[in-house]
Amino acid sequence: MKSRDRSANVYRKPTMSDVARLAEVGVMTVSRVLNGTAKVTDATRARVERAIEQLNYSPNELARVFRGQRSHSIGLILPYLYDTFFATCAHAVITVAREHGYSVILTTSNEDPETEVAEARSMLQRCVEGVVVIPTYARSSRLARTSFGRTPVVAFDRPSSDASIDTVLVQNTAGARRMVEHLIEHGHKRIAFMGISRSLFTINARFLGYRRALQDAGLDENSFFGCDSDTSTREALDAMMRNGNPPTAILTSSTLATRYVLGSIAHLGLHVPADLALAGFDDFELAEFTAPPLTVVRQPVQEMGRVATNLLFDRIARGETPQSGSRIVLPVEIVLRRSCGCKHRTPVVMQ
Amino acid sequence: MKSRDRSANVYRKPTMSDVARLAEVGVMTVSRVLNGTAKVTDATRARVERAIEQLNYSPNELARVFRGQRSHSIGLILPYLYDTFFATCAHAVITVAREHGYSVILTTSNEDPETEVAEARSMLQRCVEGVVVIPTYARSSRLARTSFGRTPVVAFDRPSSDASIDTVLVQNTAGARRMVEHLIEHGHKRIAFMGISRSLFTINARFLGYRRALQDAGLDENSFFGCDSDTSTREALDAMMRNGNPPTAILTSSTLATRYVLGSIAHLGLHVPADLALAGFDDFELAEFTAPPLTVVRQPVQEMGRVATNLLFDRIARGETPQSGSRIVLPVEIVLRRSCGCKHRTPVVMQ
DNA sequence: TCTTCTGTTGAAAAAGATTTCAAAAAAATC
DNA sequence: GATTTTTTTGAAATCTTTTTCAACAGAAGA
Repeated sequence: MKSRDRSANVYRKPTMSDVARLAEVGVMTVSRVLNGTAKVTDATRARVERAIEQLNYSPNELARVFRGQRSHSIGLILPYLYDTFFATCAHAVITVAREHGYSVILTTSNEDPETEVAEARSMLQRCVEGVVVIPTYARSSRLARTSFGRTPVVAFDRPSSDASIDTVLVQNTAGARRMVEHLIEHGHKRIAFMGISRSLFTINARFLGYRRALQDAGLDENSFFGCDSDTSTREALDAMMRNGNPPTAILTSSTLATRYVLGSIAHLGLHVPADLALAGFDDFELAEFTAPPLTVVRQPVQEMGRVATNLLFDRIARGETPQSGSRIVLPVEIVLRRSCGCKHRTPVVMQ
Repeated sequence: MKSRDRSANVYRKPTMSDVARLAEVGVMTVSRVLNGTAKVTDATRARVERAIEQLNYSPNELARVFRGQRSHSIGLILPYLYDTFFATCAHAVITVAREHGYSVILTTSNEDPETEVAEARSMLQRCVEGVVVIPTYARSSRLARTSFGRTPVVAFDRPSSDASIDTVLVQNTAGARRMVEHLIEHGHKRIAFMGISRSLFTINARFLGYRRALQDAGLDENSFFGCDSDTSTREALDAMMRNGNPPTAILTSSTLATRYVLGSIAHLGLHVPADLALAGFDDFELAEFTAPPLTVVRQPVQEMGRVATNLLFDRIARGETPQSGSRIVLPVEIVLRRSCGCKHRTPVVMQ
């Protein structure tokens, strides 16, 4: 019998019917008091509220959602979290979600397409109402609009391989191009590009902007220098500088590459910008305090997360899943400090 | 009628009974095929699997959990996420959770005790099996063991005001003390401490260590200098240095304080360590590339997150909620670079 | 052939909330 | 006071899955 099980000595969270029994009303009345969906006499309401208080009852959200309500949760899939860039994205997403009264289930794909798909699947099974995702390297990501059924998905920072997914990006190519043009204005003719790997969408896009700027200026087209660790960076830079015709400036592809290059430059004892000018893609808090302060292309990181999440909530609210994904591209800024050769005492922001 | 509703033109995720109907078996058989809980004939299994395939069915995890299974999810509450420290913690928690096959629901408290309690409540309503939390400033946090019922909770980085909650911390006081002792060994007699706010547990603990070291050395006891913004830091530092007897070294309380102080030092045109030696609490990736490289107390950030999460899973597995919380304190390291006056070319790690 | 046994299968109940619909109570009308 | 109308309340069905238990079929043994 129900009542027998209930009286057993195992701890069990109080349910709505426990409240109803104590308040000597039907469960429906309790539900009404909780949700305010219909009129309840003040006397009855008071009894119910007292019972809720007494039992320290709180509704089981799972049951509620399960009954067909909205789950008020969205999923967020990022490659990693220890990277400031991704963490800032996550912060933006969580903040917007909270503004809408939503929780966020957050997981990392570790850049593994298998994990990414598995996590997406797991989220759908948990009835998230939408998913925001930074896809793994675009080429390998297997996320497809179709596998999400009616659940909206928004990709950002990198596009998904499935073009029908809504996407929010920044001007990677244009930003890199603009930065290289600035280096050229400083008189540099041999400019190198150092990046983690061209297989990353953003890095490849920046590389293309870099190459475009060189071509437009009629300069030697340089190629991509990989730097995916302290060691490999040091070796690459060393080889580069021992070359008969070494570069006089470097554009790094991302914060991580910048860090590797800064380390290698310190190790080789080079002076910036006298020996080698430097510009990075992606600003970071301490860029002002490196030696010398670093010139960078600044991405609107928070903005990108916010825009992507708002787009998701827009889709959720409208309940529509458009046939072709929209693509939003956000502008970037150039922050001129001193590593490029500028003499500014304080940073100058362009555009 | 059921079947009428089902055939309506509204999209609905396929359910187990849809599969059962298509495969012409009972729902129970479908369940058995999915979970492998009992023998099913090869022929039947094949039919069911084909139906699952055809409908692209995947089980509703919520219903499953709701039926009384474990939710395989834990909650994580952090003050913020855009801080590298917290992001790294989150990464560690998510990684350990995944190792256990668990999802993480992540929210931020924004250092607001109200939000913290609300988010914790929301997580419990979503049936998380445990919660890992970095409480808001210990004094204001209203998290109590009792409000979690049987659900295990582990606090880390800062203790909860409720001592019965399991807690994982680092040696804040001992680390700061050790660092100040090192500065004293360099011959400094007037050492200042700059921090965001003493109301933060960690910062206060570090301040106490700092004070203790000064007392032990029989030096003037200095007091706390607040620096909670670029402006206030600049003013505080300016006043400090104009004083007749300015400090010759500063210990900063955290990465954020370090950043403010670095900015102010640059602004005032001071030379480190000649004019002013510097040491920080909490290491960060670019500490090696500031001018000069920064000496810091390094906390085992990932380790702390891992230990806390493992402790949580331990509690979950044992199903016990001990009367008194255990307290684990992890050791810190001193990383000597050059801002303290050391001449090392490469960092030296102590302890 | 009839019983017994094993191995598969399905029907019904359960989990905790909400929705629908009808009943009961109260208020309003004549 | 009887009837209608409105307000307040509760019982039963429902959401999707798993658990329990019973039924059924086929095989083995008598």
